[in-house]
Amino acid sequence: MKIEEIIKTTSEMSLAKKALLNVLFTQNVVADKFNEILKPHDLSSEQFNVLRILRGQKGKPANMCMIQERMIAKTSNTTRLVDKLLLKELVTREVCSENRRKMEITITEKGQKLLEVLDPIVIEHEMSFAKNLTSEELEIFNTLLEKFRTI
Amino acid sequence: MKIEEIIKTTSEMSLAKKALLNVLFTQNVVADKFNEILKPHDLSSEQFNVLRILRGQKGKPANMCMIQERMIAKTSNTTRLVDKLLLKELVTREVCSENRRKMEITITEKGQKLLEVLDPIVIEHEMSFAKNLTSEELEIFNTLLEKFRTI
DNA sequence: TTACTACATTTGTACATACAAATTTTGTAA
DNA sequence: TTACAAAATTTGTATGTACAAATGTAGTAA
Repeated sequence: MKIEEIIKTTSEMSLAKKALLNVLFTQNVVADKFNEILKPHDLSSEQFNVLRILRGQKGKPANMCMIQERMIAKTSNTTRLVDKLLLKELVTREVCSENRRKMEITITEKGQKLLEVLDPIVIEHEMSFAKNLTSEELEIFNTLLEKFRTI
Repeated sequence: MKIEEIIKTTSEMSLAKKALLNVLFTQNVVADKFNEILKPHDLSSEQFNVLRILRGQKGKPANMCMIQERMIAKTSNTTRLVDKLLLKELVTREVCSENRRKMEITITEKGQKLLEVLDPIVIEHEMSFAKNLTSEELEIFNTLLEKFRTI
């Protein structure tokens, strides 16, 4: 469905405006579907994101700065995100012994297990969108998205 | 900056995963910049969106259903959004005389004036992203975004 | 040591979002 | 007319987000 139909506009839009709206709307579709997938597992997408960052540490603990830096939405509140994960026992939090300002966050066995369950579901989610494009188109798509956001 | 650098991953990602992350991240950049633009005018992007929908009605009032339907993020709470606009006297709200379940929302003169101030700023915002792409690339970009989100 | 600055994180507060339940009004079938 | 289901919107509640201010820690210069 074209973006013009979606927002039910009557007037003609510039290519620039269409592109911008298309980016916003497409992200919305993707994010909505992802939240739907995570919902039965009682996880928000940002919580999932943090868990995956922690797994990427391969055993090494991460501190709050590091987590914040690697998140897609940089502005969300990492403390309260980690609080929620702690409540579900998906991560541990300890004061760093070398620098007591820092916190050491580690994914637990339970967190690892949850990610393992989600792995195939996430791949399926990724594929469900990518399958509409050929590899060549995906390459172009990635390049264009990168160009578009670079100011 | 490539998406791999942004999320600082070590492992190789599929094209599908890259595309999905690129969409999320690009939207984030666009939305952040837009919020920045609107902030001095004390308007959230969804509030702006509603105002623009109302202007598109060209005098005819819109009801809540209609507004909800045309918003990018379908799930936000239209009642409370309109409440905020009412407080700022950018819209009016009246019970529809023909169907008293419905509300008639109209943009005020003040709301129109605000949009007129924002119009050139919004166009500049759109252009600041689109200028990195040629018209041909923008056409392709729009097509690929549309294909990508269609499940 | 004391004072000062920077760093890392947390907390407060206002606002936004998600979603279910409640409210009010309308149309319609018995 | 009464009862009932559907439609349109609002409200309640939990959670998430934005951002400034506060807290606690470290390093350093006088």
